Amino acid sequence: MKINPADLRKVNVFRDSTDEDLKLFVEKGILRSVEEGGFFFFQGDPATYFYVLVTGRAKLLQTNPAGQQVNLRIINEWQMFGALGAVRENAVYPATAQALEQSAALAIESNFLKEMMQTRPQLNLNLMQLMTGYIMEMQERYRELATERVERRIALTVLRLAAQIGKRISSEEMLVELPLSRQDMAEASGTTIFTVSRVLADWERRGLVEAGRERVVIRNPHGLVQISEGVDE
Amino acid sequence: MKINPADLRKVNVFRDSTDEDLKLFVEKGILRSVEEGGFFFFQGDPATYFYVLVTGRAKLLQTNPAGQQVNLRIINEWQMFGALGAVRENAVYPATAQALEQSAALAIESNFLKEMMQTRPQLNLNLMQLMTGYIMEMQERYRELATERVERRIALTVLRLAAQIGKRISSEEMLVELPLSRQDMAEASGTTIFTVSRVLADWERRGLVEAGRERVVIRNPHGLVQISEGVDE
DNA sequence: TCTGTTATTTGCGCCAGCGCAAAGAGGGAT
DNA sequence: ATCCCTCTTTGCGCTGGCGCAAATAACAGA
Repeated sequence: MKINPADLRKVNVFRDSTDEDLKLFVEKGILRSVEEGGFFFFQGDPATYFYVLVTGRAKLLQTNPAGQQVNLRIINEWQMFGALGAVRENAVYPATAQALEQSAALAIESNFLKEMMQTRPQLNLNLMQLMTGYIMEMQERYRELATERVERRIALTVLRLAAQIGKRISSEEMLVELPLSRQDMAEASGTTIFTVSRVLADWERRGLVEAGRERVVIRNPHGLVQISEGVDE
Repeated sequence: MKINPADLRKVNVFRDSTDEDLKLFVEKGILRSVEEGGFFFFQGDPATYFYVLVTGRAKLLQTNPAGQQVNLRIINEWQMFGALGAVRENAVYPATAQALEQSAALAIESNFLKEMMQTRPQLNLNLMQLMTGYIMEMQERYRELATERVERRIALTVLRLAAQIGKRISSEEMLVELPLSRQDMAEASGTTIFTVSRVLADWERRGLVEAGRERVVIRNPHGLVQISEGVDE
């Protein structure tokens, strides 16, 4: 498979890059294919490469000493991940990147990005915007986890995921599909698979969502927003 | 009060700046004094200025719609805070900055930093290192909150705070003092003041800490590390 | 030294959410 | 069609930690 340099411009960080620069990135890169469940890198590995997901979907997760997982982020096509190594010396990945489905990503040496940034302020700024976005999201999620009850947290998580990776099915209606297992959602909202299952079952009874195997369809986004804001108490 | 430009070099982001640049930052800045409990800025305010804490201590906190707070970070002297506005257009502060004691901070226009960064790659890199540090810390704390039980979380929080703001008392011994209230610690570890109080009382009985009013002295850091790693179960 | 204020402790009851276990359901492969 | 595997659901019991309330302690100011 060949990557068209112009496609790289879909990557937010590269949105202002010249065609020549994009070409350089593609030439420097190695395309890595990973089957469903496979890994791009593990938490603790030296962060020598950063990645751009070309096809498929992946997740960034962290594991605690006891082996429990939390999902930090879902990665979509043309999103950059594992870029910390371009900023810090001798960095290791702080999280593991696992493919949710058959995926391919362009792996580029972190040092190359670092060099490019030396002379391209806009590239710098774009990467920083990406990072500040992560900081704000993580702060928000941290606050939610610390202060909100599960149902509301799950609602917030589902809405956030819908915005990030939801696929709009049926062009007229507001149906958004999330191709995630209960397990994934539990790990993303800081609860257990059982609780997610119970909450979704309840929402389904109330007509807010359609819950299927490794899949949730949001029928009534506004209702979820209300739950997430605690309207009903 | 006058700020010596060379002092600004204690700010990590400015560690490689020239004397001339530091002078510019000081000249552009306005010194703001805030009494204990006062605010430098509020969550939601336009992020027009970034700050460098010159004296005192402050905390960054977020409030949820119901008014519950979480502490995101404690700010020490010569630390930068509120710098998101230098990166994003029309940014608002994602958190509130409140003085923990009588404090003073240099306020500098975000746009000025942004301009400076255009032509100073090293400044860029330093700011990015700061940001990646926050990302990693928040991811870690998020994971802890999602997967660890309270006692361990409190231990992790106390150890983290000790590393960030602890004052070493008595040069020979390993005593570290944390000038924080139970409330502050509860908000930093995602629990309640009651639970923090009970856990500290228990630790005190076991000789690990000395718990005083708005103050904790760590007598046995290694013991806390053991608790944080779950050795005793 | 006394008084008011604020921080902390502790007893007590309660319940949200965890987690096991077992049953059920969906999908893919043959 | 059938089997198998994995994901999901649901009943059930339990408990960690919350949160009120009241007592106590520490400090600040007069």
